[in-house]
Amino acid sequence: MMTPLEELRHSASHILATAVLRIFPDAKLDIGPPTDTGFYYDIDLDHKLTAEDLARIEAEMKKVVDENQPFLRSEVSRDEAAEIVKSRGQERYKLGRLADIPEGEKISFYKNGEFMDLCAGTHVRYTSKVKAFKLLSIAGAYHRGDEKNKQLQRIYGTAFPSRDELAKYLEQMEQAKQRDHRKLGRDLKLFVIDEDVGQGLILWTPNGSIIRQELQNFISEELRKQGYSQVFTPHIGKLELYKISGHFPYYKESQFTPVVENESLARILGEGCSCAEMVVRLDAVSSRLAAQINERTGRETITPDRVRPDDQLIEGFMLKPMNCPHHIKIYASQPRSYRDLPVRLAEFGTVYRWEQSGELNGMTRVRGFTQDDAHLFCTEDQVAQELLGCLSLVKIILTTLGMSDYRVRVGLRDPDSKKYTGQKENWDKAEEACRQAARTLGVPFAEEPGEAAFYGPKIDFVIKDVIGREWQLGTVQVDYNLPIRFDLTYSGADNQPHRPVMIHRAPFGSMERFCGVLIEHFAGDFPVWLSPEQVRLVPVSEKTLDYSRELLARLREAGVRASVDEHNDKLGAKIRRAEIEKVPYTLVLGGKEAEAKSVSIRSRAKGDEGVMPFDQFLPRIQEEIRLRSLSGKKTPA
RNA sequence: GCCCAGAUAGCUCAGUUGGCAGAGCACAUCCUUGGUAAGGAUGAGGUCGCCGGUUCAAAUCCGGUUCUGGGCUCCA
Repeated sequence: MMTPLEELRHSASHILATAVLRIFPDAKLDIGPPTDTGFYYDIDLDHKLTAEDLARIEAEMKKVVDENQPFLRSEVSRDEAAEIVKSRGQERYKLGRLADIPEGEKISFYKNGEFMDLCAGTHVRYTSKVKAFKLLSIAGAYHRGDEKNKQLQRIYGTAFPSRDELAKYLEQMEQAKQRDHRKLGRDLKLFVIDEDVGQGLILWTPNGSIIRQELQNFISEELRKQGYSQVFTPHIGKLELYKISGHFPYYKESQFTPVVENESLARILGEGCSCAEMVVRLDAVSSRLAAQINERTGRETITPDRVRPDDQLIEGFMLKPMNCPHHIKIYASQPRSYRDLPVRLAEFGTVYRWEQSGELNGMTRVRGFTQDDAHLFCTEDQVAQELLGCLSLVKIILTTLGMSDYRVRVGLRDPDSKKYTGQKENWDKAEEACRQAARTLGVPFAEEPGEAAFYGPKIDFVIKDVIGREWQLGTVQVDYNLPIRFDLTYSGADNQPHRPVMIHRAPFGSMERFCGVLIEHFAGDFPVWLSPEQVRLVPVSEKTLDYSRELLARLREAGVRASVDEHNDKLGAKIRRAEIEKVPYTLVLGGKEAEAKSVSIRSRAKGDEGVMPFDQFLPRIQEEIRLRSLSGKKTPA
C-alpha cells in the first residue's frame, strides 16, 4: 500500500509516460516507480532526450493534468494482460514485468485518458491532483539494474501535494548545493584535486590540513586513553603479502595494478610472455605458499591451477588497499602471551583502491584515502569488551562534533549460506557480542542477516547530517579468517598456542570522506577548535595596524590561529571578508581598543559582542578550543 | 566502466549566422584613514581543457582525448 505522497508521485510518473508517448509514440516503457524524493520512468527510445525535450514533455504533462483524466483500475487475467501489452506495442519490457508477478496475485492495469499501464497501483483519483511537479534530469539506467542489459533513458522528476512544498524542496536542493563540500572546499581553500596528479586523489591544502590534523589529534587522544598503540607502515607491500591475506587476486578489480619489479619485468619481456599468460602468472602462487595456506585453512583454499613453479612467479609490490596485513605482521613480529592481549594497533593508514571513474566524487569517493584504522588482536572472551570500546570511541567523537544523530547496522551471516569461514559457535558468540554492543549505544540499530563479511559479523555506522542526509562511514568487523591465514598465535595460560581473534575498525571510514561530510555538516562554519583561522584581527585604520600585529604575535604565541587583515579597505569590507571566510572570531581594533588594550569582539555565532580586555578574551578562546566546544558554531539553519 | 551534459581569467558566467577575447567578484598600485557584511580610480591577468581535421579565417563546425557534473553499475 502506498503512502499518499508515493501515490501522488507514482501518478506523476504515469502522467510522464502519457506525455512521452504523445511526443514519442515509439517509446518503449519499462517501469516508473516513486522514490524517496520524487519519481522516475525508464524509457527505451532511440532518440536521445535533451533538456529541450524535457521542457516539451513537462508542458505536455501539464496538458494531461489539465485534462483531468480519471485513473481507472481494471483487473485482468494473465492472458488478457499480455494481449493488452501487445496491442499497445509495449511488449519489449512489460511482458517481462508481467512475468515477474507471482502466480495467484492479481494483475491490474491503470488507465488515464489514452494511456494504460500494467501497474499494481495505487493512484490518485484524477490527473488534476498532480499540481506541483517538475522534471529534473535525464540519466542512463540499466534495465533491471544490470550492467549487462541495455541502458535505458531515465527521466527523473519530483512532485508534491502543493506548489509551496515543491518550491521548498527546490530551495532545499539549492541550499544543499551551497554547502556541497566540493564548492566549500574550493571557496575555503580546504583541498584540491588536480588533473595531472590524478582523479580521486586529494591534495590537502593548508586550511584543510589543519582540520584533518586537529581531528587526528583528537582521535589520537581518545585512542591513547583507550590503550591503543599507534604505528606507521609503508604505502606498499609485496604481492605475496596479499596472496597470503587472500586480497589478491580476489579483489584485484578494485586495486591499482601491481608494481612489477624491474628484473621480473625484464625477464618476462625477454620470454615474450603474452598478456594472458602475464595475468595468470600475476595471480599465481608458489607450491610452498599454496601448501601453507591450504594447511592453515584446512581446505583447498588455493586450487592447484593457481600454483606455478617459482621461476614463473612475478615479483612485485602493491599499493596497499588496506592496512591489516601490515598490522598483522607487527603483531606477528614477536611472541605474544595472553597477558599481552588485547594488542590494539592504530594507524591513520593511507590506502589506494581502484574505484571506477564514474563513481568518484569530491572527497567522499576517492582512489587514495587515509583510514582511521586499527586492528585489535584479542582472545575470544575479549571480543565483546573490545567491541564496546570501539563503539564508545565513536560515540565520544560524534557527540563532540554534534553529530549525535546516527544509527548502526549489525551485519549478520545468512543462515542458509555456507560461504562463511570459522566455527558456528564463534559466530554465534561474535554476533551476539555485536548485537549487545550496538544495544549499549542507545541509538537505533537494525540487524541485517546476510550482510556479514565472509570472515565475520560487522557493525556499520550510518550518520545523519544536519540536513537529514545519511552517510555510511565506518565499520567494525570481527575477523576469524586472517589470523588463520597468517597463522597468528598467542600462548595461553595453559602454555599452549591459541588463535587470536581480530577486530578491524575504522569508525569514521576515511579522513577524506569524514572531512567531506563534516564540511557539509557544518556548512563550512567549523567550531573554533577546527577552524583553519580562529581569529581575524581587523584594524579600523592603518593607525591601529601596530596594535593588531602585537595581538597577532600574542595569539600565535598562545597557539591560536590568527591573521591580520592588512587590506586597504574600510571596516565594513574587512568584516564582510572575515564573514565570507567563515572566521569564528573577528576582533575589531580601533583607537579606543589600542588605548585600553581591549578588543571589540564580533563572533560568527552571535555578531557584535561588545568590548573586552584582550587579557580576558585570550583565556576565553583558549578554553573554547581546549574543550572543543561547539558553541562557536553558527546555529544550523 | 556505461548513458547524457559540460569545460572561456583565481571564482561565477556572457560570447549572435565562423570574422580583433568580454563582464562582475577576487588580485595589484594609487587616492581615501575609516567603527561592525562591498569607498573611489587605475592596472595586471586568457594558447578559450588537450590533440587533430574542415576553412582565407575556429572559442564557435567535425573527430579523438582528458577532466568535471547528474545518473546507472560497483564499494573487501
